[in-house]
Amino acid sequence: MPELPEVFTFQKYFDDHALGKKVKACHFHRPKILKEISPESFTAKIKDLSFGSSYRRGKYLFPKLEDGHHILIHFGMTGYLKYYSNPEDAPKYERMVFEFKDGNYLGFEDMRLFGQIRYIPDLEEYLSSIGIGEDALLISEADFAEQWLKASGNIKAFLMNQKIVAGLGNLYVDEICFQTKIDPRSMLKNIPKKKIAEVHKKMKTILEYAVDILPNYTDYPENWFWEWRKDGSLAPDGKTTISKSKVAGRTTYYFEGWQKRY
DNA sequence: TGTGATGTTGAATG
DNA sequence: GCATTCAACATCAC
Repeated sequence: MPELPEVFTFQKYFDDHALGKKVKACHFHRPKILKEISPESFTAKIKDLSFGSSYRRGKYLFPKLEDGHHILIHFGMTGYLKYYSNPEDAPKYERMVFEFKDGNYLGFEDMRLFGQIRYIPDLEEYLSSIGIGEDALLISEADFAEQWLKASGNIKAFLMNQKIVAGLGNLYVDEICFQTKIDPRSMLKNIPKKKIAEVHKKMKTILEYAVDILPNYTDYPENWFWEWRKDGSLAPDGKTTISKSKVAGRTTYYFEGWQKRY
């Protein structure tokens, strides 16, 4: 689930429920999701501190502690946050939980355990160590074009690469290719330069729209990927049947022919 | 019951 | 050296 719009929503949820609250304890039901530090050390570092703000880059969420250090919450494939007051309301696949001084809890649920939590002493250093690119919602057209012109390979791999643009995942990349009518297998070097601005614009439009309406799943527009991205569906021309194959290592849906292959 | 899944990393392959 | 593919991670839904 978590691509940029979902993590954007998690950030709002985190801010609404956790900012200003003092941490009483952290409980790790599955310590595996905590990287490079023991649960005891992690807890000792943030105990009695409160969260002052949070920062998001792509799919990475960095709550900031009042002492200036950060933690990282990455949601993997199935990560989710849940705030509750009664321990009985803990989600089924909760892997760790912040217990606040005021008696409330913020649980991190992650069925498949691909998510991760880290202690980040220096945010800038961490960001550069993983080489993460600019946020997909914020990147300028000029910067996007610069990345495009120095990259190689196909457009799907390009848009999926978090070091180039941070935040897009498999579904949103398919949606961008669909809306720009570009076959995801198209090699960047063959796509006309004038398409760069269009891809950048569509990327932003799609993400901004998703961010706006995500809390209301029922409001999703009909033509979005959850409508067309499935076996047997037809392109807007009513004739082209959907194709499914692996592109850049991920299951990819596209309308061969209707989406132009450069 | 076998298959595949919205992510990331690193190794293997070409 | 580069791009691409694959396996691994752990679990569950279909």
